[in-house]
Amino acid sequence: MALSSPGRVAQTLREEILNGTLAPGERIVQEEIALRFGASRQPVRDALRLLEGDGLVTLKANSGAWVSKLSENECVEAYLVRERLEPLLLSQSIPKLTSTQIETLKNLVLEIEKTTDIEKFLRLDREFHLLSYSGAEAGMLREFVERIWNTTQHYRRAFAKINYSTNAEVTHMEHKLIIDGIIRRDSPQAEMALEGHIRRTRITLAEHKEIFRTWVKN
Amino acid sequence: MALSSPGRVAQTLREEILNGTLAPGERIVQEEIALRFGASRQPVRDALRLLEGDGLVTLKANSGAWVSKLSENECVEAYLVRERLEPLLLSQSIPKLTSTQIETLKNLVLEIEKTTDIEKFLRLDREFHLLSYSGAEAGMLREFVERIWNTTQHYRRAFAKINYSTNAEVTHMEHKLIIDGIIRRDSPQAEMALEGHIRRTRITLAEHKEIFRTWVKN
DNA sequence: ATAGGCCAAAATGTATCCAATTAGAGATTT
DNA sequence: AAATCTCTAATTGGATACATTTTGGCCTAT
Repeated sequence: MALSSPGRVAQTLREEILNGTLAPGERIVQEEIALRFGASRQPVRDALRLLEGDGLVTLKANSGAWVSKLSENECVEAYLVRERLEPLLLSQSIPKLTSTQIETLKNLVLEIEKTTDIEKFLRLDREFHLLSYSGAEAGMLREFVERIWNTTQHYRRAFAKINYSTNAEVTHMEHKLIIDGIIRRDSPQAEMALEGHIRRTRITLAEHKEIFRTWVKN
Repeated sequence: MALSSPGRVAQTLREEILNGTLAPGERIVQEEIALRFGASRQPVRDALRLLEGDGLVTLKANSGAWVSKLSENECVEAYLVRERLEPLLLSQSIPKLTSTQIETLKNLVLEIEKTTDIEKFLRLDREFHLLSYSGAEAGMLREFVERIWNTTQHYRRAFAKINYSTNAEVTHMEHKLIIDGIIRRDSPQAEMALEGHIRRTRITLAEHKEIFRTWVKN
């Protein structure tokens, strides 16, 4: 089934926010978007509401729409929530992962290790984690987790740029622990490895407050 | 600041969904709502999108809006997520609760114990838990938790009607353990008591699958 | 120089109209 | 009798026009 018009607009904007074309804090003007897509402002408004639901856009009544921005505290909170939710989601996924999917996951870990390009790392890392959850039923839990990945994408990029060279090795090791648990369908191990992975990232992140200095007003 | 027009519509519908006037699976026709509020369909559409973001309403393109419905699995998932998130939220709240708020919480526990009316119980129970989180900063975590409370409200009501007479005593005891932890600002105890409270409810709920038999078509 | 208020331009919000899609009833066929 | 098809009424989606609100520049007064 083809996406509805607001759906298409939302999808494109979502990608632009995730890949950094649209930066956090940046204003989104309805008419500009409408013009770009050759549509009226109505479907654009609907699209913005969809993105608001994803947490990617913040709407203010009678005022406008902005790309969502996280403060340092909000970002730490996101990681605390990830620590609790993602192990749960992974444990629900593991029993239902196909051997093909596990094979792909193994390859992703290897590819992640090889790459030195940060954009590629971000893409592969995201794919690895989200694929590891794909055995779980679509539902609230997966929605929450995906939403967190989306809203923190920009900060993971900023963080990786600063941190990638020094902490890549630890990340690779953690990924190996996770994939090892998955291969043996040992949920408790995978959960623990994943929790540690997220936890360490949260703590390291807290040592780089400069990421949250912003120059976009408001 | 006064709520915007879609905000008012959404607020009223939200209340009607939460208090059971609008049942899960029930269809919502834009024009009917527009007539009721003396507005055009446009703000109603926006309101429905807002409620979709809350998880209270499910939209289907070119088709319409329905009050969201949970399957048994989705409801259990909601409780699993609550088990992970609410203790975290409570631990963030406890250090910043004022003594006035704690006093109110104590009274709520007593009132909950006294009441025999199920609607009143639901209202007070909700107030108790959400107030216990009010020390935590508004953010993603609180949003998630409130969203779960909203989407499961209807099932808590159905569950309470079946279960209240037999399990009320245990619930009261659990509330006392939680409030005791809060009073002494002993976060770990409060967290554990809360986790147990939610966990027991989830397990008891799973023994009453009849709640999820529905007669509202699709 | 700075703070505050005022006004104009720009952006968002709402209403109405028309187009496109869907759902449901009734008829037809197997 | 059950399933499928068709057609129509009802409902949602989108575009345009207009009303409302906000914002930011500019002027004035302290």
